[in-house]
Amino acid sequence: MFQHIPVHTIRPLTTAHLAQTMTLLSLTSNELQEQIDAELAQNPALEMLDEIRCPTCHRLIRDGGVCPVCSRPANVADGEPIVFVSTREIVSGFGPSEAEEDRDDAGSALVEDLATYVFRQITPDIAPEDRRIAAHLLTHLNEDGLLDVALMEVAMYYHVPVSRVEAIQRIIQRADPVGVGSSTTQDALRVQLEVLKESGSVPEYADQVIDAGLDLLSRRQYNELARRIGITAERVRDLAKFIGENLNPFPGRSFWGDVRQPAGPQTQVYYRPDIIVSRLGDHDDCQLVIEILFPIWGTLRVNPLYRQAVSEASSDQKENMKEDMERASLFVKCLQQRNHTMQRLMHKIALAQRDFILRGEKHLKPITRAALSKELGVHESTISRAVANKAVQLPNGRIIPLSEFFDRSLSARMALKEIIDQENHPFSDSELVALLSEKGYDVARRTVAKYRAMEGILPANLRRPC
DNA sequence: CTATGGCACGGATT
DNA sequence: AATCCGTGCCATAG
Repeated sequence: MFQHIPVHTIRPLTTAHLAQTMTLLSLTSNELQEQIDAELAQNPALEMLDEIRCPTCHRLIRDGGVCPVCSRPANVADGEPIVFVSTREIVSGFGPSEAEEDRDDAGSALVEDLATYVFRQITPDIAPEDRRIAAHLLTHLNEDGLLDVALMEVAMYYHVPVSRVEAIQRIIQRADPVGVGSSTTQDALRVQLEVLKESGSVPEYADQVIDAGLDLLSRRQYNELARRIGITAERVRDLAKFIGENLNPFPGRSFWGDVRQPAGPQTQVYYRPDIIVSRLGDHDDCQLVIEILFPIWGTLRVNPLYRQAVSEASSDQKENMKEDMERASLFVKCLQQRNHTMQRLMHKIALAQRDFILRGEKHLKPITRAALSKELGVHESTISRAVANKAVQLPNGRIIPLSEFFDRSLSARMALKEIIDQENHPFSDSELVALLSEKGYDVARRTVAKYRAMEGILPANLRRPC
């Protein structure tokens, strides 16, 4: 029932404490920021100091960002990763007010989540009173970059005519990943086509192909498609190639120009990372540095003035104020607890998946959350919550979901990909089974088919003759 | 007849 | 308790 928690971090071990730590643990840094803002707004006992202290060692940090001590500790054994909580902000919030450009000091690409990225582009084109609606739409993008709510619903929510929401959607759709915020993949493609038309020529009938049936297109039933539109199958084949090369049904995924239609899950670039992994030095045996991003610029604490005020307050007010103080200090402790757990978790992950982090997907070791929870002495659900919905930035700049560290089949899939990339003659699925088992991966024929689908690799008969 | 994709079941994982 | 994943069986396309 109760979980094992290191004693030094917390003293009063209440169920409220546990519950809140759990919730905080499952939040991404984005959400955490909101949560903290909300708590600050409603609890007068909580205050935020401008000075920044390292959340790990409590030393003062001069110009913000990374703690010089924790990020470069003197005596860490070789191979041990350095894990610490960082307060450096990656992206400023979502407000219509600012348009500031942060350059990352390391010079690596600025990363922000898709919604923010788009919002920044469209702000000038949208009337201030409509920005709320735009922001609302953008927060309901799914991971493919498509809209998850019905326009009608949004219109009703803000008491505005649907046409106005539609107009906003049109502006969003034309922003950088062209087609974002479309309601369907078909819509997304249509918009992309329109935009292409403005800057160059597109083949005739392309719109018809999209209108007539995407499902036919993705199943490659060109003959049927040709019959419906009334052109030759040959034309359809050309059009399909054009569409595959120039359009992207999932604007949120950044793999442009890849012919394979069902894009693999590996490339979602527009994510704001919750954790950043980098390497210290270039040697093979260099240390890994892991920053757990903490979205607060400042130090959170219980306001000492408030504490003093409590003792001087009249007895009927005292009750409420005391409660506020309890809440505030609980909140701070829970945040510490959360960060502490994240640190321990990332430490273990970094140890186990070092090869994966440095050398790529082939070296992912199949570890389970259950095993890790045992090692850390916490409940399985704790790990699950901590891992869910979080993104990690790897030393090579790629951003992946934290759950990818627990992907059981990734290395097998990479092996499969490798075989197929090097093949001279298309292997059938059953042949692939044999080849994979030589490499130590024992999977069923049916499973190979599934892996292929996941990676967006076509079946053998359609592979080579392209 | 062979190769593949769909559906559904069972066991593992969360 | 809910979900995910590998797998077997069967229908279908070539």
